[in-house]
Amino acid sequence: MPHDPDPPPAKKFKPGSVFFRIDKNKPGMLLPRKANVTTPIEVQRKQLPIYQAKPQLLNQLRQLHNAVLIGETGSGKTTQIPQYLYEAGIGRQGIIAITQPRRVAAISLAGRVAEEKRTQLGKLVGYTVRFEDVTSSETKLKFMTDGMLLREAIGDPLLLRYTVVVLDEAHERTVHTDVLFGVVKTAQRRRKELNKIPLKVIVMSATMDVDLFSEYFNKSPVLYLEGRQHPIQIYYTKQSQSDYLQAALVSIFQIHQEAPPSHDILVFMTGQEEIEALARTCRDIAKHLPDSCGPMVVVPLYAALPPALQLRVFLSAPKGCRKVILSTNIAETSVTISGIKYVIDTGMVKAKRFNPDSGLEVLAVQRISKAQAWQRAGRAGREDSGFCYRLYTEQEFDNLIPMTVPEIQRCNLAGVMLQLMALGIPDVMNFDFMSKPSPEAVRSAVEHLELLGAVERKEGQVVLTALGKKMASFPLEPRYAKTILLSPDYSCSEEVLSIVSLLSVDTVLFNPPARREEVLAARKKFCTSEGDHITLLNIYRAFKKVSGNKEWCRENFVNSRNMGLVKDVQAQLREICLKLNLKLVSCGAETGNVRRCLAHGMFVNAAELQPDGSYLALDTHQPVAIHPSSVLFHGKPAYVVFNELLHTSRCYMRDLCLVDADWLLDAAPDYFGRKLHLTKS
DNA sequence: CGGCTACGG
Repeated sequence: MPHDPDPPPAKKFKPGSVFFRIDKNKPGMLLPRKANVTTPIEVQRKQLPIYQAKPQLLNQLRQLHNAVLIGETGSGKTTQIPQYLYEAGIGRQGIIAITQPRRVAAISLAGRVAEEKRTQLGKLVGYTVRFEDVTSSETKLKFMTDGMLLREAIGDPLLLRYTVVVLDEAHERTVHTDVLFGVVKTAQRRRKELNKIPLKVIVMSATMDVDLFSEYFNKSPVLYLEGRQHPIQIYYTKQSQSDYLQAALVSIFQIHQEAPPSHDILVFMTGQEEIEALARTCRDIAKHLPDSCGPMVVVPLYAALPPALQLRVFLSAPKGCRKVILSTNIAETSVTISGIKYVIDTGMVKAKRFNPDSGLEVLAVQRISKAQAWQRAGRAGREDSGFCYRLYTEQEFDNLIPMTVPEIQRCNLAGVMLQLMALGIPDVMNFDFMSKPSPEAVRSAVEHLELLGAVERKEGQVVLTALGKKMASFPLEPRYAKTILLSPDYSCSEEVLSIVSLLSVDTVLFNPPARREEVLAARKKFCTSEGDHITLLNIYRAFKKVSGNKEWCRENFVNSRNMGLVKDVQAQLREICLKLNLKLVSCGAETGNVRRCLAHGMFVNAAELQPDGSYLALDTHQPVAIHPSSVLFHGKPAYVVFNELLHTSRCYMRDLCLVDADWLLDAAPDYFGRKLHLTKS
């Protein structure tokens, strides 16, 4: 049994400030009032904090073309503002769009507002997300993912169907929201120039740091709404912790011993493995505690967890039993759990970084930002006052960066640049981003697109090629789109469509660690030395052969739900292929064609075996290794292309495909000839 | 030789 030699852990903490989410000193704040869920909808609507501000809000929003709205979740801004606008006749000539970063949010908000308007979903109020369009010609209030509005913009850059665009959760700064900022700003300006119906843009944020938003949208006024956040007592460690996992463990049991059992604990950690390991340790220790302590249920939470297990975080623990949730940052925004009294914040997160020199994204454990720390703390105060234990010192907190670096500055921009060009933006290199990505990142993305043949340079300008235009019509990363467009040349478009679809969803494979041997045995019959892509293809073919039989899926550790999504994606991609008059053919057993095609589409992600048995990425010459999840993990292929690099303990290549050196040279003779010392095998 | 933040089209 693991055991803790340290002194009582609470002694290691010192109290920090009491944290209120919203600054009470700001002028124009509204006072919160308790909601009552048993009251009728009309009354509930009037009890929302925002209701008191309705006349002033409407007065302002009627006149303004741009506004920034700050309001805590619970202020009612997302459900009420669109209704207020509609009821007041603002933007009646068109549709009011409300964008969300996540599908579930778009869907559930639309449901809620339809209920409040007492109408059937899809009539006056509707939603649009990928694979689901619940709108009609009557729809005036349209909830949608920001990615969906972006795709619509490709066909209609001026967004002429819309009179108002509400960009919600803007503080999250997803890539899609950030691109949309520029798209709506451009549309707004162009519509004015062309004397079209004006476009009103409302930016909504849950955090106070909105100067950037306001500045970017023509110094638009900022309106504040009070939410229903309760005070949270913050604690910091007295000393810096070298081992945050140990510190988390100690803190969990400290709280467990002292707090009433009905008080649930939410611990923020970085990843699946770490979470599962700590869960085991906690369960072990809990078993051996004195009876005075009471039992504990430990619930892991991360995106890769099967949905049925994810739901366990919402079940309340049996009476007298404490619930401890060990979660990734999924619980920061995507999953909201009630009853959390204590948050333990390790201060760490696994997140993407981008190296513009190599054009490669890297996933690494790193410190969170202050904004993230507040977001995490806030999860303890949703129904009542709470506590947040930060496993770092106050000084360490002070040294955190204030804001999370927007995703647009942390990712490969190839897809974004392609999309902007498809939107007809004239000078993408100097696009008006709210937070500009580095010039290197932009240049790297454009070079990437040039290599793929999606863009070319004409008179100093970067322009879209015919191929690039086709590529942009796929909801895919450019290299996947390119691979699909190449596939008829290798008579394997059916196979490539399947593979790209398989790679577009979260993994279709279950890997329960406890049943490792069984998993390996079941999977063996699909594995091939050709690599992970063909292995996935084999699994998909087998899946189709049994018509998606559930029992077969269970026996083979295949996630039937995600397989269903694969079929949806494939259907969507096939539709686009048909529109582009692409020949859909199968190569049958000739899977070498598929690998050839992948080599041509993915040559930028190639690696070469070195004499010492290690691998070097061909474009950057950085050392890389085969990820243990790959079917090629125990092999030593001379050349591979891979889907992505994952920098954890080492720089791992994930999803590998065996290729010939000749194919790579064929795909990009100049590129490899100029930059690399590819030795023919 | 050994392991997979979170979203989205």
